[in-house]
Amino acid sequence: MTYQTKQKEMLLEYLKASEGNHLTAADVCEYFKSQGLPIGQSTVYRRLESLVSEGIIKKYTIDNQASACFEYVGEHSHHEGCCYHLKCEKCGKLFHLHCEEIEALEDHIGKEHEFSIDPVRTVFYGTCKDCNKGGHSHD
Amino acid sequence: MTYQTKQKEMLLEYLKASEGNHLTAADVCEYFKSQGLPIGQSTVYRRLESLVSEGIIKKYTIDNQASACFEYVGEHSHHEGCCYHLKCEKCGKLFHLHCEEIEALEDHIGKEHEFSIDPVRTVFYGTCKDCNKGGHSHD
DNA sequence: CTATAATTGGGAACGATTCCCAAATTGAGA
DNA sequence: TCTCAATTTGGGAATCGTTCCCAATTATAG
Repeated sequence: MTYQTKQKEMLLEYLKASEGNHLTAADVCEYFKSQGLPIGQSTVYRRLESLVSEGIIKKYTIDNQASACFEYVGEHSHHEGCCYHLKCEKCGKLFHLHCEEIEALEDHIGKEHEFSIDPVRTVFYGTCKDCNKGGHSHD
Repeated sequence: MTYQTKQKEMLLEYLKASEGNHLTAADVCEYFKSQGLPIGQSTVYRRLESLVSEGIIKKYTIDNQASACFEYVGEHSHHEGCCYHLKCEKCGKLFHLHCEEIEALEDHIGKEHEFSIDPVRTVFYGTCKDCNKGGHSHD
């Protein structure tokens, strides 16, 4: 049996409100602490992990980043090609990309090369618009 | 100025000989220790990291595995329609993919989404042919 | 309200990686 | 060849993210 607690509730609410962002466990802890409503880190990790296995949030690890990121996907995650990630190697920013052409490619690779791509895990590395302009870089 | 040392030499030689495998820093340390030619772990991490930035090896983080994997790719990367990499999350194998459609996508993302992809760094994660067959569920 | 099963949270434990710095090694020049 | 400064090494401590342990707390049923 599962009990409903305010920690569970607050956490889910926060994640839902942060839809579109990628948060680390530390971000989550920090947020609640800053609100004066700290949630123990054990609890944060535990809840995050179970939400992942319930399919409510996604967990992914971006290369050369130490900690895992979590992202709310909710219950509407049934239509494929959720979204890909673009990571700028210069400024370090992470972008979300919804693009039919990638989905077509995913299909092509699945059929012609017999490899099923995992969109959540795959990250395209490169250089973003701003950094391409010969702009400055920051981390 | 850089000095040539036998640690650098042995390490590169070993990595080159292991082309196609994915090795963790611990694997590398263990290998040299087992050969009676131990290399300090600080050195292993340091060398590995610089070889990555020279583009001679690649660094990956597989699935929910704690430690990073390294793999020799050599010096052939920077020119011509170089190949992309597909990494199977189940068996860990790395596949090379020569595919015009990806190049077209690269072009599309460059033009339409204003992001220039770096083919050398980008890795598609997913499930390979073999693991798909023998494997289990699927959504 | 009570009993008890689930949940929480602090801190210790852990594994991977980075940092620090003294000792060893390299390579250039005398 | 020998000397010396700059570079590299390696052992161990420190750090970081995450998991584990377990006593205290909380949620729900009766």
